[in-house]
This record gives sequence, structure tokens and C-alpha cells, in this order.
Amino acid sequence: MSDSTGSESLLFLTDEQLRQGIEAVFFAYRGFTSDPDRILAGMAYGRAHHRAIHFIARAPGTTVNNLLEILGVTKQSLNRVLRTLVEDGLVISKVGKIDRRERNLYLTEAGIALERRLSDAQRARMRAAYRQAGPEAVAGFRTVLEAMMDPDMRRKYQALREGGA
Amino acid sequence: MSDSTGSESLLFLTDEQLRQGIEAVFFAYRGFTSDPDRILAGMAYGRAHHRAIHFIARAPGTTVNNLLEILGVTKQSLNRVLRTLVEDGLVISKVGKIDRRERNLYLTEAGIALERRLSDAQRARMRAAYRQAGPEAVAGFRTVLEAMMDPDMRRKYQALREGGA
DNA sequence: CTTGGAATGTCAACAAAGCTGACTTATTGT
DNA sequence: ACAATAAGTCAGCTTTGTTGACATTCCAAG
Repeated sequence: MSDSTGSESLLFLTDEQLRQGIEAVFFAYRGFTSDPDRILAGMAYGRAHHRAIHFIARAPGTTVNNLLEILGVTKQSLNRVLRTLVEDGLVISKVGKIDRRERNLYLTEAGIALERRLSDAQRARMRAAYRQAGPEAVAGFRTVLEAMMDPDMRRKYQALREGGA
Repeated sequence: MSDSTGSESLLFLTDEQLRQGIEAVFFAYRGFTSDPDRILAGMAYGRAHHRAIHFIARAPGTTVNNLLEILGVTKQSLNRVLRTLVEDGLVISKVGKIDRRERNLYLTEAGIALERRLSDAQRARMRAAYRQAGPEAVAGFRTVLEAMMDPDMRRKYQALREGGA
């Protein structure tokens, strides 16, 4: 499809370029998750726990339902993760003040400590990549990533930006 | 850490900026995999099958070992996926001519057809994102992604670029 | 030409993390 | 009073990853 070296320089929309982009995402995502995965291996936790911890840290007091939407998993799946985190004293869930059906989630001191370990590792990689690539590349990076998201996800992503700024 | 609004504009290396980048990768990856996932749901296949099919299509005749390194899973895990694909007539594995211990993997007509369906869906999303973001953003996107990879992965990624160009 | 090591394949058992469906409990709002 | 919502739970299943053990095939070096 396309690719006739038209008057405008649309060479970056070539199937080959798109394939390379797809593969770049794949390989980069491997690196992206590898540091936290390494830390969590050995502890009884995995990537699912990391995600929960990350977003609770990001939006303290978030509800279970909200977390569910952000993570895009079933409540049964999230509940299993959340239960172990609460049992292990990394997360506390408080009954909502306005609506007592809701549970507001917070990290404990121990939870914050683990979050920092994981986050430090992941940010170190991102920082190195950002520094190496430079601010303009980073801006482009962010632009394309946002354009790749589903509209729903983009909304949630932007909501986090506003809340956690 | 950091973040003192130093003489150089290093604001893009702020922890907050890095966090946003991390979340952008997370949400974008969700979109990235959602289209193929939707296609494969219902067929007896999943993301693992997609990955195998993608890289066999990308480098026809690749060996099992090579695929193993690219995908970063155990041979047992890959073998299970590969076996079903061979049984279902999407992949053929030929005994190597130079080294007859090796198996060279190829897609059949049916395999190529499925690959195209999956690839079309994924590329459509990437194309839309690329077009929306523009060529300069795309260049930055690629630069940062490459910088995020582990060196080993970057080598494999670049090898694919050369081979499949 | 034998033998060690490499590449591949396979069996079994298990774990992480997702899913569906059915159901309870507590609370809220109509 | 009652329907709807938020959360939690039980049971069972699937996909995809993991170890460990072992067989087969084959290349290459002694």
C-alpha cells in the first residue's frame, strides 16, 4: 500500500518503516520491563504487582474501580494482586468517606519503599535513553506514543498528567 | 534527585517527565497489542503466536535458536507455540542444509495470510499515529526507543533492519 | 571412528496472570 | 422499599511463561 515516493516526503509511512517501528516498540518494551522484573523475581511478586503499585503511588487514594479501568484487567485478576499487597502490608485500603462502598488505596511506608526501588530502576533507564536522545527526540517520542493510544487510554493518561503534576 | 532548573534546559529529565514517559509507554503498548489480540481471540492463538509469526515472516528461514533469542523465551515455551503452528499448517520447519541439526522456519500460504491480517491491523494503527505525529516526531520516537533497548536487543533489532530492508 | 558438545525436541510439573460466571455484602440513591 | 453500584470472593479455565530431566541428531575434534 502507498509508497510511490510522491511529491511530499511520505517515506516515513512506508510499510518497511512501520514494521521497523513495530519491532522497535517490541524490543524497547522488553528493556522497559526488564529492570523491575529483575527486582521482583525472587520476591513473590510480578509485573502485575508492579503496575498496581505504580498507579497507586501515582494517584494515592484511587478507588479499585478506577485502577481497574487504568490497568484494563478484571476485578478478579486485580483483586488477587491487591489482596497479597494488602496482606503483606504494602497497600492499605480505606473505606471511602463520601461513598463508603468505595475503597481508597494507599501505599504504606513499605509500599512506598518498594515503589521507589522499582521506579528508580525504570527511571534510570528512561533517563539514560532521554539524555542520549535529546529533548527534541523525546518530544517526538511522546507525541507518537500518545497517537498510538486508544482514545479511552489517552484520556486516562492525560488525567494522570494533570493529577500528578 | 536532579531538577534544579540548571543553566541547560534539562527539564525533560525531570522525574515527573520520566514518569509520564513511563506511563505513555504503558498505555501505548496496550493500544499496540490490542488489534492483533482482538483478531487472535477466538482463534486458538494468542500474542505468543503472533510474535512467532511476525519474526518468521520477517526473517524467513530463521532457526529456532535465533527466534529464541529474539523473543527471549525458553525453548519449551516457544516450542509449544511453534508446534501448534506447524500442526495447523501455518509454519513449516525444514531441516537445515548446512547444519542439519538446525530447523529453518517458514510460513506457509496460510501463515502468510494470517500474518498479513495481523500486520495490516497493527500497521494501520502505527500509520495513523505516524501520520498524525509527522516525520520529525517519528524520528525522535525511533531514537528514544532504540536508546531504551538492551544492547543485545539493539543488535538484533538492527540486524533485522539490515536483513529485511 | 569414536566421542564430546551443540542444537533441537519432548515430557512433566508448576506458576503468574489473565479470563468467565455466579454470588455475597454493604451502601447509595431513587 | 428497592434497584443499582462498588467491592470482594469462589471455582474453574486458558495462555504463556518457568525448571528440570532426558532423548535424538549431528558436527567436529581428537
